[in-house]
Amino acid sequence: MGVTLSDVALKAGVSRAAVSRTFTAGASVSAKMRARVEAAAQELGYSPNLLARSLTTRKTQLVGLVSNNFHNPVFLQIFDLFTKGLQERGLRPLLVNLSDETDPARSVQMLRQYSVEGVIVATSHLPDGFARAFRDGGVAVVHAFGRPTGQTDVVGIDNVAAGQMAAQTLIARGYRHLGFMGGPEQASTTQDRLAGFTAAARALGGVVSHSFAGAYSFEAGRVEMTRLLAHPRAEAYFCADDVLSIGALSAAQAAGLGVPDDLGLIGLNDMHMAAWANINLTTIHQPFDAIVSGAIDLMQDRFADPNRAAQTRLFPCHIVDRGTLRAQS
Amino acid sequence: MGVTLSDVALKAGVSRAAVSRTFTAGASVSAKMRARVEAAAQELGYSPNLLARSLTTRKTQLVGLVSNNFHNPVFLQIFDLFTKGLQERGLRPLLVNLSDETDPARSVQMLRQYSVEGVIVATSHLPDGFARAFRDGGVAVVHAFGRPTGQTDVVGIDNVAAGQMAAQTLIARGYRHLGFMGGPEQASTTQDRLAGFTAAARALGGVVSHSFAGAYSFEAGRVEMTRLLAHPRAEAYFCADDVLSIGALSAAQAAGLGVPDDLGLIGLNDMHMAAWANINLTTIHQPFDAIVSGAIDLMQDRFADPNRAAQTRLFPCHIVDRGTLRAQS
DNA sequence: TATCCACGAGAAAGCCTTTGCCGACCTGCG
DNA sequence: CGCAGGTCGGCAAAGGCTTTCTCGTGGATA
Repeated sequence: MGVTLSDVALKAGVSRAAVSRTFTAGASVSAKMRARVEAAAQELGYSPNLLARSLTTRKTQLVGLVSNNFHNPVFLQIFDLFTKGLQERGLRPLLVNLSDETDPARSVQMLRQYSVEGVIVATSHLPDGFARAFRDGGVAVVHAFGRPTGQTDVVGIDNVAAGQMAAQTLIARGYRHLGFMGGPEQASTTQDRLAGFTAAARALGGVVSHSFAGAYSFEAGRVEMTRLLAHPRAEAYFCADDVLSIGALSAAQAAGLGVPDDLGLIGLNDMHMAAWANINLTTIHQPFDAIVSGAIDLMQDRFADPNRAAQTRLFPCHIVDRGTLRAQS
Repeated sequence: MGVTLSDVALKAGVSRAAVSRTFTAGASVSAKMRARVEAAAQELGYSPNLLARSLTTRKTQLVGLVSNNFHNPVFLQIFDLFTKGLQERGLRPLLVNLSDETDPARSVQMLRQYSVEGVIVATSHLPDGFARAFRDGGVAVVHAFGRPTGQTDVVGIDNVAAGQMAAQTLIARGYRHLGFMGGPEQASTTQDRLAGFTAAARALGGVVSHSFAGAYSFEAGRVEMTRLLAHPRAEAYFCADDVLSIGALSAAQAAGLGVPDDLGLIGLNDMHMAAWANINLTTIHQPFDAIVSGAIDLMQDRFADPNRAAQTRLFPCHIVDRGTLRAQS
């Protein structure tokens, strides 16, 4: 802090332009000059001010990473992947927690004030007008884990297909009475997974019921499953999220039910925790690394061509067989 | 993007200074002028460029949030608290994932290039020279969850005391043969908790053994406890972290041991998950909200007075009694 | 009505960097 | 030895904003 380009120029006895050029990749500087400047810079402990640089280059390398899922452990994995992926490409994530924000427009405003080049929204639900506000501001937005709209770049999975996959799996394992436990009813992920699940189950001769937990959380899953168990229940449930499944699993165990013998459970995500020995959840794997790097790719594509049409990139899921569903019959 | 102060000034037919003043809190502008400028700004969709502003004000409101704990679920809680706390105070976190970074000096360099005003390091282990590099650059550094050194602002708990508390609790519950399961041996948290635990246990007539898991993770805890159970074992273990405890718990269950009857377990952190019904871990509560807001406070204090002496702020912990320790005897 | 004061507006310099343009120097060749 | 061509460094402007200084205006007071 404090040591500027001019200081280095002065010390090295050269012009400011010369110093600038030695610090910009691909500029033409003689080896002698470069050595001289670098020596001076070294001695002074200089490093260029990226914020000032951005003024003329119009490149900040800043990216907004926006989410409101700070309670579902899977998002720690997701943040890990995003931060690593962005760092590898020289981008810097400005983390925005939307949880308590009543007015998302304020976050949009703030991100624009910091001249972010792109924004990655990692939520199933994107607040209205969010994407448009950024597009109008010339900021690349990618919606990770969202529902395709054709208006915005979206990267994720086909949630309808995932629901179908769950239903097919349950039927194939010999379950007939199937239940779907969603997260919040408004969440597009819940809606789409339910739609796919119900359609496929019916098509295969299954009987389907469904209900919703209040949140994508352990407690919501536990409470909802406890409620369900008080009534005539399904033979197997598809919970729309792993953490929900773990709550449901806990409720089943508390009720003295054997899983998978008395009750089958299948989740979705395949978060690390699903593999924990005391959980051992059969679940649908969502390819997080592909989604994350796909999202970053799409964002960078848009840096290159701000006017290209919106793209949707969906990756295939697969079943990870563990201990909460009985074996193929 | 693209609409600048000058554009607004032109549109409103006033000087650029007038526009600037309208957007600077506490500047003197007549009501009439303000209205006129705001109308023009509104119409053009102008909002000030904070990066350009920072050039003259030397205030970026940018803060580095640095961590390498993207695998312990408790850190999602911590990130949640930090992002909210920073946002509330108008600060913006630049998230840095140190996990894969071979050379932390690069991160220091990068954060300085972005002119962050402060850095919060949320790790038990702060890479050498990290703090000094920032201090030399005039950047406020606070080490959250660290070990007090007197050189750097540190906020956290007294890990030695926490170890003592664990020992006292186990002895009070009638356990005599005690075990300590740490995380990585080099981690200061592990070292301090072990020291306090061992000293207090011996002082109270307990017999203590200890070992270390390779990481603060479920799997490391499970593996280590599995290993321990193959030998004559202690009656109760203090695991230096909740996620480690959960791994240990899983190993105990897998071995057919009843907890807390055959084996007592106490963790540390009191992360949300510890309260999950199927885990129900007795643990030492670490007051995260106090620590997080204390860290931000300390950082802001240092903004105000860069030369004040380093402070250490430690918060008290308490036991949260759940199901993995037998009741007071 | 004249004087003074305070407040607000404008002009210009400054923050740190990049970049287009031009001129100087050097190299190599005829 | 002279010239053409190329390389490289310096100058100055630009980029978006703030801030100080100065000056003018309006209102209040005597």
